[in-house]
Amino acid sequence: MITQKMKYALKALLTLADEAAQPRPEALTIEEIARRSGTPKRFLEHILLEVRNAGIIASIRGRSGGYSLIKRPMDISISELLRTIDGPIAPLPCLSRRAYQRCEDCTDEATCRIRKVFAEVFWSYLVIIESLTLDDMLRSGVAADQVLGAAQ
Amino acid sequence: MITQKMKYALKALLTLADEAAQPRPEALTIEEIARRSGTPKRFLEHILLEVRNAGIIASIRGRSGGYSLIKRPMDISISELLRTIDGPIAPLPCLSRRAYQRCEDCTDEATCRIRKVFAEVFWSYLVIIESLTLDDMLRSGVAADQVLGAAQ
DNA sequence: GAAATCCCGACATTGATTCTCGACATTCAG
DNA sequence: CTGAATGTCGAGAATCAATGTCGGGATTTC
Repeated sequence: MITQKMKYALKALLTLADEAAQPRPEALTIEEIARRSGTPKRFLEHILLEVRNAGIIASIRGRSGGYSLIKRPMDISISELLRTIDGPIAPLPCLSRRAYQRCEDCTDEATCRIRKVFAEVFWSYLVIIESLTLDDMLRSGVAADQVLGAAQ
Repeated sequence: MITQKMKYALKALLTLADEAAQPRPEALTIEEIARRSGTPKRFLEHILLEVRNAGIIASIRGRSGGYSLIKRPMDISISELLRTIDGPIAPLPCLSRRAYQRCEDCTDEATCRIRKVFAEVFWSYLVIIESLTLDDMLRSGVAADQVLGAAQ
């Protein structure tokens, strides 16, 4: 299961991407993003901070500040966001490339049958999810004029 | 990440399957399974209970009791075990077929862009993991006489 | 200078994970 | 029949992760 935090991050990014697609896009305040995406404002602060540190959005401080995308949706990777918000994707710590950790009780990775079988599943899964971008989410929605009031 | 509990369950099943492959297989006590698989004994009790309730192993009570497989390894599904031990596999509650739950904040599932994109990933992932059985794990190990002391 | 905004660490609450423990039920050897 | 060896099972302890809230500081603009 992905966490609530990840859902909020995605909703916030969708909100920012929708705004960026407008004729006259503006930076959105946390207040506004929280309202449009249905996210608790004070929680959203922390989430947007992480997303910003990941280089996906930029923030402007001070009066008339706000947030805006600094990457094209097609360059925003869902799997990278997952790693940023929820941590490693791998089913076992010993299968993560960026957050590798030896399993404490493992005597020999090379012959571990659990590792071997999950490795195969994981590689196949990675291929699928690593190809996904925010743009795929934007395109997967119906056109705005067909939504007729749905929030997402 | 799969839980430690799931790893213990897999190790226990591998232990039982290895035993079942012997010329004169016997039911193994918790004590023995815990020793061979490196699992805390009192924790293993609860795990084996769940695995038994899932119909994968049988227990014999009383003196000279123990546990043994009651399915062929090729009929023991890894994904079913995952559901039994760790709960739903789906990335969102609204995508789980056996443990479906509506997302609290969702106004319309049909147009939810988060749901839609994760649904595609999930279906592909399911196809892979649902085909896996305990037998795949047994076969993925090197032959016993090549292991030379490795526990897994 | 005041107001609006983002920044950030501290902490509260709840639930999941990972066990341990004690007591009971069942079986079998003698 | 008794006792020892086993599985059964609910209660709960210890730790950690998830999901927020809060207070106050830093920055910018009017």
